[in-house]
Amino acid sequence: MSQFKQTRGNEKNKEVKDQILSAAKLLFAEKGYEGTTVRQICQEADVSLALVSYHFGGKENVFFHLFEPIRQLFMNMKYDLSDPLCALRSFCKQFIIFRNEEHELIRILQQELVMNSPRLEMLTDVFLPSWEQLRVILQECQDKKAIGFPSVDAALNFIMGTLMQSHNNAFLNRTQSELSSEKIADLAVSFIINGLQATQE
Amino acid sequence: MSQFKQTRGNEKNKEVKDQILSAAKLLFAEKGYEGTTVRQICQEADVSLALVSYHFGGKENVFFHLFEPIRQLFMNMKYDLSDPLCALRSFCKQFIIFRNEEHELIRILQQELVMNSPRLEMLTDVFLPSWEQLRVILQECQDKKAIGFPSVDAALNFIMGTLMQSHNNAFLNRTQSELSSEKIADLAVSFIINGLQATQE
DNA sequence: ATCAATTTTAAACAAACGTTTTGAACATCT
DNA sequence: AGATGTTCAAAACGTTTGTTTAAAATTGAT
Repeated sequence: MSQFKQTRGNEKNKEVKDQILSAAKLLFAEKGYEGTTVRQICQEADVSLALVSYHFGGKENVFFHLFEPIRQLFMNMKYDLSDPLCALRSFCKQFIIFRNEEHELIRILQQELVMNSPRLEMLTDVFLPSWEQLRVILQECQDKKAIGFPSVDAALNFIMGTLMQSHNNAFLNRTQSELSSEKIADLAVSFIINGLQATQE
Repeated sequence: MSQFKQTRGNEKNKEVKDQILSAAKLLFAEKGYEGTTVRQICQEADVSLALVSYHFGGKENVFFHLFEPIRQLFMNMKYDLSDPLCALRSFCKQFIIFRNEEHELIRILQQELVMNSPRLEMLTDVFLPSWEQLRVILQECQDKKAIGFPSVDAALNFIMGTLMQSHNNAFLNRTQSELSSEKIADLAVSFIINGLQATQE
Protein backbone atom coordinates (compact mmCIF):
# COMPACT_ATOMS: atom_id res chain seq x y z
CA MET A 1 0.00 0.00 0.00
CA SER A 2 3.00 2.18 -0.36
CA GLN A 3 2.14 5.50 -1.89
CA PHE A 4 5.13 5.28 -4.24
CA LYS A 5 5.68 2.90 -7.06
CA GLN A 6 9.23 1.81 -7.53
CA THR A 7 10.98 4.93 -8.71
CA ARG A 8 12.40 4.47 -12.15
CA GLY A 9 15.57 6.15 -13.33
CA ASN A 10 15.95 9.72 -12.14
CA GLU A 11 13.47 9.88 -9.28
CA LYS A 12 10.54 10.50 -11.58
CA ASN A 13 7.37 9.33 -9.99
CA LYS A 14 4.81 10.24 -12.58
CA GLU A 15 2.33 7.76 -13.82
CA VAL A 16 3.32 5.88 -16.91
CA LYS A 17 0.55 7.46 -18.93
CA ASP A 18 1.77 10.93 -18.00
CA GLN A 19 5.33 10.02 -18.82
CA ILE A 20 4.22 8.87 -22.25
CA LEU A 21 2.15 12.02 -22.80
CA SER A 22 5.00 14.30 -21.77
CA ALA A 23 7.51 12.56 -23.98
CA ALA A 24 5.08 12.50 -26.88
CA LYS A 25 4.32 16.20 -26.53
CA LEU A 26 7.98 17.12 -26.65
CA LEU A 27 8.81 14.80 -29.53
CA PHE A 28 5.76 15.70 -31.60
CA ALA A 29 6.58 19.39 -31.21
CA GLU A 30 10.17 18.80 -32.21
CA LYS A 31 9.89 16.25 -34.98
CA GLY A 32 6.23 16.22 -35.95
CA TYR A 33 3.70 13.45 -35.59
CA GLU A 34 4.90 11.30 -38.44
CA GLY A 35 8.51 12.09 -37.72
CA THR A 36 8.16 10.71 -34.23
CA THR A 37 8.11 6.95 -33.72
CA VAL A 38 6.42 5.07 -30.92
CA ARG A 39 9.81 3.65 -30.06
CA GLN A 40 11.25 7.13 -29.60
CA ILE A 41 8.37 8.11 -27.36
CA CYS A 42 8.78 5.04 -25.18
CA GLN A 43 12.52 5.47 -24.95
CA GLU A 44 12.14 9.12 -23.97
CA ALA A 45 9.44 8.17 -21.47
CA ASP A 46 11.58 5.29 -20.23
CA VAL A 47 8.79 2.75 -20.59
CA SER A 48 8.35 -0.39 -22.62
CA LEU A 49 7.33 -0.24 -26.25
CA ALA A 50 3.99 -1.96 -25.93
CA LEU A 51 2.65 0.43 -23.31
CA VAL A 52 1.56 3.04 -25.80
CA SER A 53 -0.85 0.61 -27.37
CA TYR A 54 -1.77 -0.88 -23.99
CA HIS A 55 -2.60 2.37 -22.22
CA PHE A 56 -3.84 4.52 -25.08
CA GLY A 57 -4.77 2.08 -27.80
CA GLY A 58 -2.31 3.43 -30.32
CA LYS A 59 -0.09 6.32 -31.30
CA GLU A 60 -2.92 8.44 -32.65
CA ASN A 61 -4.81 8.28 -29.36
CA VAL A 62 -1.75 9.60 -27.54
CA PHE A 63 -1.92 12.57 -29.88
CA PHE A 64 -5.60 13.11 -29.18
CA HIS A 65 -5.12 12.91 -25.43
CA LEU A 66 -2.60 15.74 -25.62
CA PHE A 67 -5.32 18.15 -26.67
CA GLU A 68 -8.02 17.04 -24.25
CA PRO A 69 -7.16 19.65 -21.58
CA ILE A 70 -7.23 22.35 -24.25
CA ARG A 71 -10.62 21.32 -25.51
CA GLN A 72 -12.09 21.72 -22.07
CA LEU A 73 -10.26 24.99 -21.43
CA PHE A 74 -11.53 26.49 -24.66
CA MET A 75 -15.06 25.30 -24.12
CA ASN A 76 -15.29 27.18 -20.85
CA MET A 77 -14.02 30.55 -22.09
CA LYS A 78 -16.45 33.41 -21.73
CA TYR A 79 -16.14 37.07 -22.65
CA ASP A 80 -18.16 40.12 -21.75
CA LEU A 81 -19.55 41.44 -25.02
CA SER A 82 -20.79 44.71 -23.57
CA ASP A 83 -17.34 46.13 -24.29
CA PRO A 84 -16.30 44.24 -27.43
CA LEU A 85 -12.93 45.95 -27.79
CA CYS A 86 -12.08 44.96 -24.24
CA ALA A 87 -13.26 41.44 -25.01
CA LEU A 88 -11.02 41.38 -28.08
CA ARG A 89 -8.03 42.47 -26.04
CA SER A 90 -8.87 39.90 -23.41
CA PHE A 91 -9.18 37.14 -25.99
CA CYS A 92 -5.85 37.93 -27.62
CA LYS A 93 -4.13 38.23 -24.30
CA GLN A 94 -5.45 34.91 -23.05
CA PHE A 95 -4.42 33.23 -26.26
CA ILE A 96 -0.92 34.65 -26.03
CA ILE A 97 -0.57 33.57 -22.43
CA PHE A 98 -1.81 30.13 -23.39
CA ARG A 99 0.67 30.02 -26.22
CA ASN A 100 3.50 30.84 -23.88
CA GLU A 101 2.46 28.10 -21.49
CA GLU A 102 1.74 25.48 -24.11
CA HIS A 103 4.00 26.39 -26.95
CA GLU A 104 4.54 22.73 -27.76
CA LEU A 105 0.85 22.26 -28.50
CA ILE A 106 0.79 25.43 -30.60
CA ARG A 107 3.78 24.19 -32.52
CA ILE A 108 2.12 20.83 -33.07
CA LEU A 109 -1.01 22.59 -34.25
CA GLN A 110 1.01 24.68 -36.70
CA GLN A 111 2.64 21.57 -38.05
CA GLU A 112 -0.64 19.78 -38.51
CA LEU A 113 -2.15 22.82 -40.22
CA VAL A 114 0.66 23.30 -42.69
CA MET A 115 0.82 19.58 -43.39
CA ASN A 116 -2.87 19.17 -44.07
CA SER A 117 -2.75 16.27 -41.67
CA PRO A 118 -5.50 13.67 -41.38
CA ARG A 119 -5.85 14.74 -37.75
CA LEU A 120 -7.04 18.25 -38.61
CA GLU A 121 -10.67 17.29 -38.15
CA MET A 122 -10.10 16.48 -34.51
CA LEU A 123 -8.01 19.60 -34.02
CA THR A 124 -10.75 21.67 -35.56
CA ASP A 125 -13.12 20.31 -32.96
CA VAL A 126 -10.73 21.47 -30.27
CA PHE A 127 -10.11 24.97 -31.52
CA LEU A 128 -13.43 25.74 -33.15
CA PRO A 129 -15.06 27.04 -29.95
CA SER A 130 -12.43 29.73 -29.41
CA TRP A 131 -12.49 30.52 -33.11
CA GLU A 132 -16.24 31.03 -32.95
CA GLN A 133 -15.98 33.16 -29.86
CA LEU A 134 -13.49 35.43 -31.58
CA ARG A 135 -15.89 35.68 -34.48
CA VAL A 136 -18.68 36.75 -32.14
CA ILE A 137 -16.42 39.33 -30.54
CA LEU A 138 -15.38 40.72 -33.91
CA GLN A 139 -18.95 40.82 -35.11
CA GLU A 140 -19.86 42.81 -32.03
CA CYS A 141 -16.89 45.11 -32.64
CA GLN A 142 -18.15 45.75 -36.11
CA ASP A 143 -21.77 46.25 -35.09
CA LYS A 144 -20.86 48.73 -32.41
CA LYS A 145 -18.18 50.30 -34.61
CA ALA A 146 -15.70 49.79 -31.80
CA ILE A 147 -12.91 49.17 -34.26
CA GLY A 148 -12.69 49.29 -38.02
CA PHE A 149 -11.73 46.46 -40.34
CA PRO A 150 -12.79 45.37 -43.82
CA SER A 151 -14.61 42.19 -42.86
CA VAL A 152 -15.05 39.91 -39.89
CA ASP A 153 -13.58 36.98 -41.78
CA ALA A 154 -10.51 38.92 -42.85
CA ALA A 155 -9.96 40.18 -39.33
CA LEU A 156 -10.42 36.67 -37.99
CA ASN A 157 -7.77 35.33 -40.33
CA PHE A 158 -5.41 38.17 -39.58
CA ILE A 159 -5.69 37.80 -35.82
CA MET A 160 -5.48 34.05 -35.69
CA GLY A 161 -2.66 34.00 -38.22
CA THR A 162 -0.73 36.55 -36.22
CA LEU A 163 -1.42 34.84 -32.93
CA MET A 164 -0.43 31.47 -34.30
CA GLN A 165 2.85 32.61 -35.80
CA SER A 166 3.52 35.07 -33.03
CA HIS A 167 6.32 33.06 -31.47
CA ASN A 168 8.21 33.56 -34.73
CA ASN A 169 7.53 37.27 -34.64
CA ALA A 170 10.32 39.22 -33.07
CA PHE A 171 7.88 41.94 -32.09
CA LEU A 172 5.51 39.56 -30.38
CA ASN A 173 8.06 37.39 -28.70
CA ARG A 174 10.37 39.41 -26.49
CA THR A 175 10.67 36.64 -23.97
CA GLN A 176 14.33 37.39 -23.61
CA SER A 177 13.61 40.91 -22.51
CA GLU A 178 13.21 42.16 -19.01
CA LEU A 179 9.43 42.32 -19.31
CA SER A 180 7.01 40.09 -17.47
CA SER A 181 4.87 37.73 -19.48
CA GLU A 182 1.90 39.91 -18.59
CA LYS A 183 3.55 42.95 -20.13
CA ILE A 184 4.61 40.95 -23.14
CA ALA A 185 1.06 39.81 -23.72
CA ASP A 186 -0.17 43.39 -23.43
CA LEU A 187 2.40 44.57 -25.95
CA ALA A 188 1.45 41.81 -28.34
CA VAL A 189 -2.21 42.64 -28.02
CA SER A 190 -1.52 46.27 -28.87
CA PHE A 191 0.55 45.20 -31.83
CA ILE A 192 -2.23 43.02 -33.15
CA ILE A 193 -4.99 45.59 -32.69
CA ASN A 194 -2.87 48.30 -34.25
CA GLY A 195 -2.15 45.97 -37.14
CA LEU A 196 -5.81 45.28 -37.51
CA GLN A 197 -6.65 48.97 -37.72
CA ALA A 198 -3.77 49.58 -40.11
CA THR A 199 -5.45 47.26 -42.59
CA GLN A 200 -8.52 49.45 -42.69
CA GLU A 201 -7.57 51.88 -45.39
CA MET B 1 14.98 9.25 -84.93
CA SER B 2 11.43 10.23 -84.31
CA GLN B 3 11.15 13.37 -82.23
CA PHE B 4 8.50 11.81 -80.02
CA LYS B 5 8.85 8.99 -77.63
CA GLN B 6 5.87 6.74 -77.39
CA THR B 7 3.21 8.91 -75.85
CA ARG B 8 2.02 7.52 -72.57
CA GLY B 9 -1.52 7.86 -71.33
CA ASN B 10 -3.11 11.22 -71.99
CA GLU B 11 -0.86 12.64 -74.70
CA LYS B 12 1.60 14.00 -72.19
CA ASN B 13 4.96 14.33 -73.78
CA LYS B 14 7.05 15.65 -70.95
CA GLU B 15 10.23 13.98 -70.03
CA VAL B 16 9.93 11.40 -67.32
CA LYS B 17 12.13 13.42 -65.03
CA ASP B 18 9.90 16.44 -65.39
CA GLN B 19 6.82 14.37 -64.77
CA ILE B 20 8.36 13.06 -61.58
CA LEU B 21 9.39 16.54 -60.48
CA SER B 22 5.96 17.99 -61.14
CA ALA B 23 4.18 15.23 -59.30
CA ALA B 24 6.61 15.42 -56.41
CA LYS B 25 6.20 19.18 -56.11
CA LEU B 26 2.44 18.91 -55.89
CA LEU B 27 2.45 15.98 -53.49
CA PHE B 28 5.17 17.39 -51.24
CA ALA B 29 3.25 20.67 -51.00
CA GLU B 30 0.04 18.86 -50.18
CA LYS B 31 1.20 16.08 -47.90
CA GLY B 32 4.71 16.98 -46.87
CA TYR B 33 7.95 15.21 -47.66
CA GLU B 34 7.55 12.34 -45.26
CA GLY B 35 3.83 12.13 -45.90
CA THR B 36 4.49 11.54 -49.58
CA THR B 37 5.66 8.13 -50.74
CA VAL B 38 7.74 7.34 -53.78
CA ARG B 39 4.91 5.13 -54.92
CA GLN B 40 2.47 8.04 -54.79
CA ILE B 41 4.84 10.20 -56.79
CA CYS B 42 5.29 7.58 -59.46
CA GLN B 43 1.60 6.86 -59.65
CA GLU B 44 0.79 10.57 -59.99
CA ALA B 45 3.55 10.93 -62.57
CA ASP B 46 2.36 7.78 -64.32
CA VAL B 47 5.78 6.21 -64.35
CA SER B 48 7.24 3.06 -62.89
CA LEU B 49 8.31 2.89 -59.28
CA ALA B 50 11.99 2.33 -59.87
CA LEU B 51 12.43 5.45 -61.98
CA VAL B 52 12.79 7.80 -59.04
CA SER B 53 15.88 5.99 -57.89
CA TYR B 54 17.07 5.49 -61.44
CA HIS B 55 16.80 9.08 -62.60
CA PHE B 56 17.45 10.95 -59.39
CA GLY B 57 19.18 8.48 -57.13
CA GLY B 58 16.50 8.56 -54.48
CA LYS B 59 13.56 10.41 -53.05
CA GLU B 60 15.66 13.04 -51.31
CA ASN B 61 17.40 14.03 -54.53
CA VAL B 62 14.02 14.66 -56.14
CA PHE B 63 13.37 17.07 -53.32
CA PHE B 64 16.67 18.83 -53.85
CA HIS B 65 16.14 19.14 -57.58
CA LEU B 66 12.89 21.01 -56.94
CA PHE B 67 14.82 23.91 -55.42
CA GLU B 68 17.61 24.12 -57.95
CA PRO B 69 15.94 26.79 -60.12
CA ILE B 70 15.27 28.85 -57.01
CA ARG B 71 18.85 28.70 -55.89
CA GLN B 72 20.02 30.11 -59.19
CA LEU B 73 17.29 32.73 -59.26
CA PHE B 74 18.16 33.97 -55.79
CA MET B 75 21.86 34.00 -56.45
CA ASN B 76 21.41 36.43 -59.33
CA MET B 77 19.24 38.98 -57.55
CA LYS B 78 20.70 42.45 -57.33
CA TYR B 79 19.33 45.61 -55.78
CA ASP B 80 20.33 49.23 -56.08
CA LEU B 81 21.35 50.31 -52.60
CA SER B 82 21.51 54.00 -53.40
CA ASP B 83 17.80 54.17 -52.54
CA PRO B 84 17.46 51.54 -49.80
CA LEU B 85 13.74 52.05 -49.25
CA CYS B 86 13.15 51.49 -52.92
CA ALA B 87 15.35 48.43 -52.73
CA LEU B 88 13.32 47.15 -49.80
CA ARG B 89 10.08 47.61 -51.69
CA SER B 90 11.57 45.93 -54.70
CA PHE B 91 12.77 42.99 -52.64
CA CYS B 92 9.40 42.43 -50.98
CA LYS B 93 7.58 42.78 -54.25
CA GLN B 94 9.79 40.28 -56.01
CA PHE B 95 9.40 37.84 -53.18
CA ILE B 96 5.63 38.14 -53.24
CA ILE B 97 5.52 37.66 -56.98
CA PHE B 98 7.76 34.64 -56.61
CA ARG B 99 5.50 33.30 -53.89
CA ASN B 100 2.48 33.63 -56.15
CA GLU B 101 4.24 31.78 -58.93
CA GLU B 102 5.79 29.08 -56.80
CA HIS B 103 3.45 28.76 -53.88
CA GLU B 104 4.08 25.02 -53.76
CA LEU B 105 7.75 25.58 -53.04
CA ILE B 106 6.92 28.18 -50.40
CA ARG B 107 4.52 25.79 -48.80
CA ILE B 108 7.13 23.05 -48.82
CA LEU B 109 9.62 25.45 -47.27
CA GLN B 110 7.15 26.35 -44.54
CA GLN B 111 6.58 22.71 -43.79
CA GLU B 112 10.26 21.95 -43.59
CA LEU B 113 10.84 24.94 -41.34
CA VAL B 114 8.08 24.11 -38.89
CA MET B 115 9.08 20.45 -38.86
CA ASN B 116 12.74 21.08 -38.18
CA SER B 117 13.43 18.76 -41.05
CA PRO B 118 16.83 17.20 -41.73
CA ARG B 119 16.72 18.93 -45.11
CA LEU B 120 16.83 22.42 -43.65
CA GLU B 121 20.55 22.70 -44.18
CA MET B 122 20.12 22.41 -47.90
CA LEU B 123 17.19 24.80 -47.88
CA THR B 124 19.22 27.29 -45.93
CA ASP B 125 21.80 27.19 -48.68
CA VAL B 126 19.09 28.03 -51.17
CA PHE B 127 17.48 30.90 -49.33
CA LEU B 128 20.46 32.34 -47.50
CA PRO B 129 21.53 34.61 -50.36
CA SER B 130 18.21 36.43 -50.49
CA TRP B 131 18.13 36.54 -46.71
CA GLU B 132 21.55 38.18 -46.68
CA GLN B 133 20.54 40.64 -49.35
CA LEU B 134 17.56 41.70 -47.32
CA ARG B 135 19.87 42.17 -44.37
CA VAL B 136 22.13 44.41 -46.42
CA ILE B 137 19.14 46.43 -47.59
CA LEU B 138 17.83 46.83 -44.05
CA GLN B 139 21.26 47.80 -42.78
CA GLU B 140 21.43 50.46 -45.44
CA CYS B 141 17.92 51.63 -44.50
CA GLN B 142 19.03 51.99 -40.93
CA ASP B 143 22.31 53.72 -41.77
CA LYS B 144 20.61 56.26 -44.01
CA LYS B 145 17.65 56.54 -41.64
CA ALA B 146 15.37 55.80 -44.55
CA ILE B 147 12.95 53.94 -42.30
CA GLY B 148 12.80 53.35 -38.57
CA PHE B 149 12.81 50.01 -36.81
CA PRO B 150 14.27 48.68 -33.56
CA SER B 151 16.93 46.42 -35.01
CA VAL B 152 17.94 44.92 -38.31
CA ASP B 153 17.48 41.42 -36.99
CA ALA B 154 14.00 42.11 -35.68
CA ALA B 155 12.99 43.74 -38.93
CA LEU B 156 14.45 40.83 -40.86
CA ASN B 157 12.40 38.37 -38.86
CA PHE B 158 9.27 40.44 -39.17
CA ILE B 159 9.53 40.85 -42.91
CA MET B 160 10.47 37.27 -43.71
CA GLY B 161 7.86 35.95 -41.30
CA THR B 162 5.20 38.10 -42.87
CA LEU B 163 6.28 37.27 -46.40
CA MET B 164 6.37 33.58 -45.66
CA GLN B 165 2.97 33.40 -44.06
CA SER B 166 1.50 35.98 -46.38
CA HIS B 167 -0.59 33.52 -48.32
CA ASN B 168 -2.45 32.85 -45.09
CA ASN B 169 -2.92 36.56 -44.52
CA ALA B 170 -6.20 37.82 -45.80
CA PHE B 171 -4.73 41.28 -46.24
CA LEU B 172 -1.80 40.07 -48.27
CA ASN B 173 -3.62 37.55 -50.36
CA ARG B 174 -6.48 39.12 -52.22
CA THR B 175 -6.02 36.89 -55.22
CA GLN B 176 -9.75 36.57 -55.54
CA SER B 177 -10.14 40.27 -56.00
CA GLU B 178 -10.24 42.16 -59.22
CA LEU B 179 -6.68 43.42 -58.80
CA SER B 180 -3.76 42.40 -60.94
CA SER B 181 -0.96 40.45 -59.30
CA GLU B 182 1.18 43.56 -59.70
CA LYS B 183 -1.26 45.65 -57.71
CA ILE B 184 -1.59 42.91 -55.11
CA ALA B 185 2.15 42.80 -54.66
CA ASP B 186 2.24 46.59 -54.28
CA LEU B 187 -0.49 46.50 -51.66
CA ALA B 188 1.29 43.77 -49.75
CA VAL B 189 4.54 45.71 -49.83
CA SER B 190 2.82 48.74 -48.38
CA PHE B 191 1.24 46.59 -45.71
CA ILE B 192 4.60 45.17 -44.71
CA ILE B 193 6.44 48.48 -44.64
CA ASN B 194 3.65 50.11 -42.69
CA GLY B 195 3.73 47.21 -40.26
CA LEU B 196 7.46 47.60 -39.95
CA GLN B 197 7.15 51.26 -39.06
CA ALA B 198 4.30 50.55 -36.67
CA THR B 199 6.67 48.43 -34.62
CA GLN B 200 8.95 51.37 -34.04
CA GLU B 201 7.35 52.92 -31.02
C1' DA C 1 -0.53 -16.61 1.93
C1' DT C 2 -3.43 -17.19 -2.05
C1' DC C 3 -5.71 -16.07 -6.01
C1' DA C 4 -7.39 -13.00 -9.69
C1' DA C 5 -6.72 -8.87 -12.17
C1' DT C 6 -3.76 -5.61 -13.85
C1' DT C 7 0.51 -4.07 -15.64
C1' DT C 8 4.94 -4.81 -17.85
C1' DT C 9 8.32 -7.04 -20.76
C1' DA C 10 10.44 -9.25 -24.75
C1' DA C 11 9.51 -11.14 -28.97
C1' DA C 12 7.12 -11.47 -33.07
C1' DC C 13 3.79 -9.69 -36.37
C1' DA C 14 1.98 -7.81 -40.82
C1' DA C 15 2.20 -3.76 -43.51
C1' DA C 16 4.55 -0.01 -45.75
C1' DC C 17 8.61 2.27 -46.75
C1' DG C 18 12.76 3.47 -50.10
C1' DT C 19 15.76 1.03 -52.80
C1' DT C 20 17.87 -2.60 -55.71
C1' DT C 21 17.87 -6.23 -58.92
C1' DT C 22 16.93 -8.50 -63.24
C1' DG C 23 15.91 -8.79 -67.79
C1' DA C 24 13.25 -6.98 -71.50
C1' DA C 25 12.34 -2.99 -74.58
C1' DC C 26 14.17 0.88 -76.70
C1' DA C 27 17.11 4.18 -79.23
C1' DT C 28 21.45 5.12 -81.51
C1' DC C 29 25.48 4.29 -84.13
C1' DT C 30 28.42 1.67 -87.44
C1' DA D 1 21.14 -5.82 -89.64
C1' DG D 2 23.80 -6.08 -85.62
C1' DA D 3 26.05 -4.28 -81.53
C1' DT D 4 25.88 -1.24 -77.61
C1' DG D 5 24.38 1.62 -74.12
C1' DT D 6 20.18 3.68 -72.15
C1' DT D 7 15.60 3.46 -70.26
C1' DC D 8 11.89 1.03 -68.34
C1' DA D 9 8.82 -2.35 -65.70
C1' DA D 10 7.95 -6.15 -62.42
C1' DA D 11 9.49 -8.33 -58.64
C1' DA D 12 11.98 -8.78 -54.60
C1' DC D 13 15.03 -6.81 -51.07
C1' DG D 14 16.14 -5.29 -46.31
C1' DT D 15 14.35 -1.76 -42.89
C1' DT D 16 11.37 0.41 -40.22
C1' DT D 17 6.82 1.32 -38.93
C1' DG D 18 2.72 0.60 -35.41
C1' DT D 19 0.68 -3.10 -33.27
C1' DT D 20 -0.14 -7.60 -31.12
C1' DT D 21 0.96 -11.74 -28.60
C1' DA D 22 2.22 -14.58 -24.73
C1' DA D 23 4.49 -15.03 -20.69
C1' DA D 24 6.30 -12.82 -16.60
C1' DA D 25 5.95 -9.52 -12.93
C1' DT D 26 3.29 -6.71 -10.03
C1' DT D 27 -0.67 -5.28 -7.49
C1' DG D 28 -4.72 -5.56 -4.52
C1' DA D 29 -8.31 -7.92 -2.12
C1' DT D 30 -9.65 -11.83 0.65
